[in-house]
Amino acid sequence: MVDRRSGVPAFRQVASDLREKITAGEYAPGEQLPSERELVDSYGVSRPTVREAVNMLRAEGLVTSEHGRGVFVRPPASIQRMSRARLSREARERNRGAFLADAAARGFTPSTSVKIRFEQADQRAAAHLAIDEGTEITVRDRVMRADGLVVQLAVSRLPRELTRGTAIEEVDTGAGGAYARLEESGHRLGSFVEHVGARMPTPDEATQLQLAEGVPVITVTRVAYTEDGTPVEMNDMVLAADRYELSYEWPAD
Amino acid sequence: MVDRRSGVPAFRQVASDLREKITAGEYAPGEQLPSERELVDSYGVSRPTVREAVNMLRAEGLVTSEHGRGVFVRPPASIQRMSRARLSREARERNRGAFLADAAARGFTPSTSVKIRFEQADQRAAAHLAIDEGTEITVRDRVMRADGLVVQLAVSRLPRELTRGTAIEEVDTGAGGAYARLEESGHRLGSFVEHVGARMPTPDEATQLQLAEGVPVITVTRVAYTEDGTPVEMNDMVLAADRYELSYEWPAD
DNA sequence: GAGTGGTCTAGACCACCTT
DNA sequence: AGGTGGTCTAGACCACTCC
Repeated sequence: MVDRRSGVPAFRQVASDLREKITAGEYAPGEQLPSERELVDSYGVSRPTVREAVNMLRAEGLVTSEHGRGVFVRPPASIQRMSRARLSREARERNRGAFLADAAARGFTPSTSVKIRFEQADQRAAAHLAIDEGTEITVRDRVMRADGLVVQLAVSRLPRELTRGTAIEEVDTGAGGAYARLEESGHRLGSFVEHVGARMPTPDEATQLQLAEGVPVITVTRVAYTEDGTPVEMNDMVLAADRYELSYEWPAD
Repeated sequence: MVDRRSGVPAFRQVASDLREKITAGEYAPGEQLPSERELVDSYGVSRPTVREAVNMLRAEGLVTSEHGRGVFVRPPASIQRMSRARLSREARERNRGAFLADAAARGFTPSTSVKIRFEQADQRAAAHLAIDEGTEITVRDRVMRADGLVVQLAVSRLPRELTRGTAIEEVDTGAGGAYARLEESGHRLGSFVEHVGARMPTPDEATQLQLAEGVPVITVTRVAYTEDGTPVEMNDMVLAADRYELSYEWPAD
């Protein structure tokens, strides 16, 4: 029952109460909550009020609702770690690319689909690649799957000048991936920079990544530089935050 | 006006339409949307339906609503970049700690409040610090502000054994921060590892960080190791995802 | 005081899942 | 068939902001 005189909105009281019961383990992961109609009775509020409370918990990522079945406490997803070691030259020598290397190491059946197109660099691409706006660039738009499930979206951009005549403009970039092709054509890589952020997904991303409500995405923009400091590739990645964790390691000095 | 025969729920049609107008710039950042009652008329739906549409956009972080004023397109927040260089030994020599160094470099007036307590290591802390569960640890619970606004929460844990008799058990750890004190007592740091993830904030975090709805938090767990590979500190940080971006750089080999 | 968003009700009907 | 969540209505009153 909610306290009508407290000044706290009824749906917040219901949400808080359910949240406490979930975090206390009273409703265990995977377990079903009482039905909305039952909650209506037990808290003495209308159904829209109960639904607003449940909506809050869904937006927080605490529960998921399944049409015709019920509302369930969301069990924590198993988290994949991605470490920077996946980009070592050594790893490239044995594999097709970073993602396939990663998946193979974990027993997934990986698959990717790639669309290649050519564009003029927009302001952001121009800034990261240190080229003029409007310069022709090669864009590789990839969807990566593990056991059929989409796990990562990635858009890679390179100055067209560097990719002409290489397998980077093909669907299959060959052993070692695009980075190996760049090095073969004389652009030996010197360093990587990754910019990591997070935000809520667009509806489109939510569909593609099959995200539950209340699950943000991690965005990673990686820029690859040659040994002389010239940027040669930028790669925008989008990952489901409930399935990925990124790890970085560096010496203290 | 919504299409009743399309099978697409009315509130989704309204949300999609508004979303398009926002991303197309028809409603510019900071600009006010039509009032809910106006939207009721223009789309021919009831007010709860309009509100559900607006709720969607709010959960996506596209708009904020202000009681008594209106609904506004959320302007992008200015993003602070945090790079791993902030942890260099050289930077420590000139400053009190990583956060103060960061803020000072940017013209903020930084302030922190610290609560120190002693606990027994839980399973997670024990795993990261390579100690037995139940071992006594020192916990430094910090709230960091820039110009009075909370921007970061951080909980640092170290084996008590390493902090006894040092300024790490004081509110003010002194010049160079806790890492400098560790090095002074003979625990020269060898490397750092950061694990980066994202999730929706707890209501508590949302309040403390003054997060708008639809803004996730970035979580960073940093573990500091000595030169012989012994973990000496773990630091759990929580940052507002609309205000921070993390940068990591490493050589190609 | 007029306009705004915030909360809440008491229903109704639909779509989906299970038995 | 019966239970579940999903959608929607037509109101009502409140709290806040601005003029």
